[in-house]
Amino acid sequence: MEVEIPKVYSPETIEPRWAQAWVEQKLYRPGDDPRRSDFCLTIPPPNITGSLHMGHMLEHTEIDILIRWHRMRGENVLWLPGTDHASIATQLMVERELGREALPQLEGRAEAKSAWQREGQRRRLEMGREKFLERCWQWKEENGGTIRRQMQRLGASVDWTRDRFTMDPGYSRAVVETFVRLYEDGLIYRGKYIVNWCPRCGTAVSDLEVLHEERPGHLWFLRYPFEDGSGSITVATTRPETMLGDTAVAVNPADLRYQAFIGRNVRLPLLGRVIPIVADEFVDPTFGSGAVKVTPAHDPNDYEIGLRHGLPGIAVIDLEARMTEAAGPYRGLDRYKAREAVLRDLTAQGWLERTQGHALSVGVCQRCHSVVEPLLSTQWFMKIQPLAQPAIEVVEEERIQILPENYRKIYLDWMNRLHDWCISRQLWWGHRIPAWYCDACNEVIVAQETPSTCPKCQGGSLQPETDVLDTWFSSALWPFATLGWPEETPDLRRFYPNSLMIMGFDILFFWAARMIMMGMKLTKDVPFCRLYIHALVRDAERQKMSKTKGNVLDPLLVTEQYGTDAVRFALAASAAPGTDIAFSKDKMESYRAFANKIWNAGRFILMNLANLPEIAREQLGVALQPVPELGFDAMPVAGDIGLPDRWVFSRLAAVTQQLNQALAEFRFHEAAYTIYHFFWHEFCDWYLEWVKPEITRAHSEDKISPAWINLARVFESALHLLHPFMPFITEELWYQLPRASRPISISLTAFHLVSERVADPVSEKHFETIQELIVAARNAKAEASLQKQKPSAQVASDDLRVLELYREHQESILRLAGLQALNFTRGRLGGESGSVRPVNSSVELRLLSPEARVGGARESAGDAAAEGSRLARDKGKLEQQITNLKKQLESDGFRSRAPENVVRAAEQRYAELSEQYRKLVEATLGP
RNA sequence: GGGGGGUUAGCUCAGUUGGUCAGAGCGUCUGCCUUACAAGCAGAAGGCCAUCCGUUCGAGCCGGAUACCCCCCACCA
Repeated sequence: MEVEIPKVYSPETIEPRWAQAWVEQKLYRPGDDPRRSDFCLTIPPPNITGSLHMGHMLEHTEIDILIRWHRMRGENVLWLPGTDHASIATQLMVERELGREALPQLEGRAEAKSAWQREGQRRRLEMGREKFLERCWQWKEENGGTIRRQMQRLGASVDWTRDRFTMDPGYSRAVVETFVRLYEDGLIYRGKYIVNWCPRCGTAVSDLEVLHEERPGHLWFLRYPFEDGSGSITVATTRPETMLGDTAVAVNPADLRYQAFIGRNVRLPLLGRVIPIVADEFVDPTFGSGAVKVTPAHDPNDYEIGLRHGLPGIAVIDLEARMTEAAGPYRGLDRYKAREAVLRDLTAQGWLERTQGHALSVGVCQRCHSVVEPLLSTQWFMKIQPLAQPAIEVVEEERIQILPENYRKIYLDWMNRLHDWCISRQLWWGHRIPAWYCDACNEVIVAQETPSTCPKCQGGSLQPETDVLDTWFSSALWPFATLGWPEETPDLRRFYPNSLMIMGFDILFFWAARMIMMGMKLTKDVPFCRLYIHALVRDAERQKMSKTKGNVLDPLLVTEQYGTDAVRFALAASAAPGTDIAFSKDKMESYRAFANKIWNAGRFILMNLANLPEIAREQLGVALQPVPELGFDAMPVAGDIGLPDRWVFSRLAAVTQQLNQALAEFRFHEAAYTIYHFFWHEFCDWYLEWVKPEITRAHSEDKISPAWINLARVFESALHLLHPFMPFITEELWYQLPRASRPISISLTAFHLVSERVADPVSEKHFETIQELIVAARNAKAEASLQKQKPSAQVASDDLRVLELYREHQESILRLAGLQALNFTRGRLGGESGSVRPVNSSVELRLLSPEARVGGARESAGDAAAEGSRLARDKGKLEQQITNLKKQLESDGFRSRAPENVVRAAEQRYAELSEQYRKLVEATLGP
C-alpha cells in the first residue's frame, strides 16, 4: 500500500475543507445527555459593521480552546454566536454609503469621508425614517455576515443553529420588556439635564462614549465689572464664548480675597446682563483667578452650582454647535467662530485682562471624534445606584469571579462611583424607546404595545418617541436574551447563568458591568459565573494596532500565510494573563514550524502504518477504538512494554494534568508551552527516535506489535491534547488513523487519561538517566570533533544503575548518541583512568561517584590563555556561591527550620562545590 | 487628581503559594541534506532578575522607598 503525504504541511488545502464540514454537519450543537454537566458561553457579539481583527481572533482562539477542551472532557457545551446591531456605528456607516452614492466623484480624495458623511446625513433626513431603516437592514443583510464567514473559516466551534442578532424579533421583545419593567420600577426616568452632545452625530452620548484628549489651549482672564461701577472681579475660562450664557460668578466662601464681594452683582460684558456673585465650595481658590464664571447650560459643574444657587440656565449653543438667539449679536455663529468674535470684542472693550497657555482635556465623540458639547437636553436615563449595589456585591462575594484579579479591583473601583446612564439616542437605527406622548395632556406612556388612547385624558393623539436606545442597553441583556428570556425556555434553564464570559478590557465598563447589573435586576441571578479579561494584541513594537498606523494584521491574511493552527497557537502561546501581547510574524513562523513538525510526525507514522499487513492495521484500529462511556484510556498494552513506553506514558499523564490545570486557570501560554514541549522535545525527539527501528522494520506478522499500539495511542493522545489549540491539523491526522468504525470528529471524542494508572516515576527516572547519558555522549562527541583530541564527558548518576541501563539499552543509546561504542571507566575526574580504548568514533565516559559529579571544570584545555581566564571567572563565581552556602548552613535557624530535604540538598551542594573549587585551584595552579 | 500595571538573555516574554528554575521562542555561533521533518537534527555562547532598604535561615518571588515606562478612569473653570 502506497501512501503519498506531502513533506510540507499545507494548511490551505486542509483547513477550508474541515471548516466547511464542521459547519455543515452542525457538529457543535450542545449534547443533551442529562448525566453530563452543561457548559455555556455566549460570544461577545461583534458589531455588524466590523470585520474580524486580531483582537477578535485572540478572543475567539481563547474561547475556542476552552470550549473544545470542555467538550472533549465530556460536557454538554454551547458556544452561542451572534452579532450586535451597533446603533450609532451602523447608522454612520450607512450614511456614509449614501453619501458615497451621491458624490462618487470624491472617491480617493482626503476629504471624501467627512463630505460623504455630511451628505449622507442630509440624505437620511430627506428620505425619512422608514426608508432609511430599510437601507440599514439591506446593508446588514449584505455586510453583516462577514464576521460569521470569517469565524467559520477560522474554525470557531460555535453552534450556528443558535446564531443571534440583537435586533431579532425575540431579542427586541426582551429589550422592550426590560425598558418597561425598569420604567415601572422607577429605574428609568426622563429629564432635562446636562448631557454630552455630539454635534456631528446629532445625538446625546453617554459619559463612557466620550474620550478625553489632551490639547493645548488657553486660559483667558476676563474682567467682569461690578454693577455699580466700583471695580471688577476677574474670572478665568478656557471657553470664553460660553460667557454669553453666564448667569453668575462663583468664588470660594473661604477665599478672603473675595469674601466681601459675595452677594454683589456684576454686569456681564458684551451683553450687559446683571448677574450675582455667589459663594460655592466647588471653586478652587488656587486655580486661575479663584473666581469662576458660571454657565449652567453648558457645563456640568456649573449646572450643579446653578442648582445649588437657583440660577437660570441660558443656552447659547444649539444642537449644531452654533450660537443661539440668546447669544445676541453672536447668534448663528459656529462655536469656535463665536469664540474668536467674543475675544476680539472683549479685547477691544478692555475686558480681557491677560491670557496664558493651558493644556486642557477636551471630550470627543468616540465614534466621530468631534468635540462633544455639554448641553441641557431632555433625555432618558437609567438610575444606576440601585442597580450597581447588587452588581458590586456579587463580585465582592465572588459569586462572579473576575480574572485576572486586578480587573476585579478596577471593576469595583469604577462601580463605586457611577453616574446615571443616558440611554436615549437621537438616532434611527436601533431599538426604539417604547414611549408615547399625549399631545393633549402631555402624559408620558411607556408600554409594551402601542396604546390606542391616552390613559389619562382619553383624548388627544399620541406621539411615539423617536429616540432609540443606546446599543449597550440591549447588549446588557445578551447572556439571557439570547437564550430566550423573558420566556422560560429550556435553553435558559440549562445555560443560564453562562458558565464563563471572556472579553477585552475595553468593554469591561461598557458591557460587563451593565450585564451584571441587568442580570441581577431582571433574572435575580448573575449573568455568568466567571469573567476572564483577555489581553490586547499589539504589534511587534508594542504599539496598538490601528488602521491609521498601518500596523494591523488581518487575521484571514496571516491565516492564509501561516495556517490557522499556527496563528492560533502563536496567540495562545503569547496569552499570559494580564499582559498585552506583542505579536509578530516571528511567532507565527515558529508555530508554523511546529505544525509542520506535527504533520511530519504524523506522516512518518501513517507512512509506516501503510506498510503493515492489512490485518495488523485492523487490529490497531480495534485497539484505538474508544471505549464507550469511558472514553479513550491511554493505558499501554500489558506484557512486553519497554522502558521508553513507560516513560512516555508517564510523561503524557503529567502533561495532561499540567495542561488541564493551566487551562482551568486561563494560563493559555503555559498550556500551549506544555504540549508544545511534550510533542516536539519528548515525543518526537526521544520516543519516536527510540522506537524508529521497530516502526520502520518490515512487519510480516499477522499480529500488530505492542510497540505499534503504544506509539499509536501516545500519538492519538497527543493529538487530543493539541486539538483545542490546533483543531485543523489534529482533526486531519486523527481522521487518518486506522479505526474499527469510521469516527466523526476528534473534537467530539472525550479524552480521559487516568493519570494515576500510567504515572511511573521509576521509569521516568531511569529514562532520564539514559537521556543524560546520551546527551553527555553527544556533547563529548561534539567537542571531540571540534578539538580533534580524545574526548571525555561526565555522566550524572546516583548509583551504578547507569551501567546496567546502558547494557540493557546499548543499541538504542549508541544509535541516539551517534556513536559506535561507549567505554565506561570508574574513577574521579582528573584521576587515573581504567581501560580506555581510543577507538575511532568512540567516546570515553567517566562514571563519577556522586560527590565528584559537578558540571563545570573541563579538562580538555583548548587555548591555554582563554581557558585560564575562564577558570578564573569560574573560580570567582564558585567562591561566591560557596560563601553564600556556608553562611546559610551556619546560620542559626537553617538546620532547625528548613525542611530536611532542603538541608540535605544544601549540604550536598556545598560538598560538591567545595570539591569543584579544590579541583579548580589545582587546575589553575597546576601548569 | 484617582486607580491598575511594567522593569528578568541581543529581541519578545515565561517564571502559579519564598528553598534543584534563572527558563522558552526568535536571533547569533558551531557541526550535520542521519531513509518523518533543513519550517529539520545535534551542540554552544549570552542575564548583578531596574536601584536601594527591610522581613527571613534563605528573596526575580514578600514589604517599603526611588527611578524611568505603560494603561485606564476623572465634572478643576
